[in-house]
Amino acid sequence: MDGTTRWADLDTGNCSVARTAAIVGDAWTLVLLRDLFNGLRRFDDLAAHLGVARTVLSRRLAGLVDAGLVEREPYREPGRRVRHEYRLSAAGRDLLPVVLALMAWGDAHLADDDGPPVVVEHRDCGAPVHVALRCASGHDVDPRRGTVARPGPGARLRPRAVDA
Amino acid sequence: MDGTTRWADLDTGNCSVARTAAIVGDAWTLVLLRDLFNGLRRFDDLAAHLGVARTVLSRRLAGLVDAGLVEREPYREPGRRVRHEYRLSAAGRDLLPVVLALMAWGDAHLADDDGPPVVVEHRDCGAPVHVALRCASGHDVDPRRGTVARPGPGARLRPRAVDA
DNA sequence: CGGTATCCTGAAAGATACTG
DNA sequence: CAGTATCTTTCAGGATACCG
Repeated sequence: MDGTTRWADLDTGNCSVARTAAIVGDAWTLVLLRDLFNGLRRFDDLAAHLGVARTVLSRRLAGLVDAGLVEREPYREPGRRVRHEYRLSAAGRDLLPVVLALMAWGDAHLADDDGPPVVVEHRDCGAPVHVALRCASGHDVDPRRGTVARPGPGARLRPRAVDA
Repeated sequence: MDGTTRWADLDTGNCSVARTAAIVGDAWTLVLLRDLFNGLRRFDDLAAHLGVARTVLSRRLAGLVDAGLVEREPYREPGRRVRHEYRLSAAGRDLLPVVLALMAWGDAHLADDDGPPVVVEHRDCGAPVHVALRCASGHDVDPRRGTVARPGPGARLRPRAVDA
């Protein structure tokens, strides 16, 4: 903020956080994404592992397919009829930082004494992976106080604020 | 995964994603966090900016206070009576990567033609900040395919799976 | 087995009205 | 102004039943 514009006057209609939250901002959806990242693909596996009602899972998956995050693909095991599996699309895989950031926060603030139930490792070297903030100049950014938010090129004033 | 344990057999009861999602996995809560990160602190400012019913805002704030993410602090403007403002606790501020990851995904996949409404900059150098994955050995990790998830020290088998 | 349509119920969103 | 109690209504979760 530069002092001439207040956040309170900015429109929320095109906020990327709000738009993304409208799609994945739901507890069931987030754990569903977690399971899809972990390689679960079959409807019944997902339903059993999540402990969610199948109707709910059906709706969530349909929503994610509609949003382009999940692809429903037919497959056929030898001698069996066609089934479908659900796998993340490229756009869906791009949500990995969201899921890892949630996991990291839970590990840091809510974990049991015996440690985190899941660790994510670098495929190449096996070291644990964490979420970091980086700037375009290559600096590491302190998440606690290294960031400043500013209105971007798509910023709009709130309708009410225009004639305020 | 090492082939001997399947994700489907792991318990979800202590999953950090699920625990975190249970607190913040809600569209209103996520945009509320966004506004708190952007420095909004007063109840009415938040209510007006979010466009949410005040009863709902009241409940969300109370929940976040209960969860330790938000602190409700009294303050007094000169000549006025005591009011309260709501600001993120240290734990709440630790959620910045979650919000930035959501924002980044929305910017990449849902933005309007005129660009993102908000940009986040490095306080020290002004360059735009992005969310990155890094491993403990210092490597950059490709979010698309550089990660492998494994059961961690706190992993538990699902009760049903034990005698399966 | 792999889902979806339907229904029921509880919870949560929001409007209204009230209090310090 | 800064909230909260209360009420109504909508909506999401889940059980059941049903189809491919």
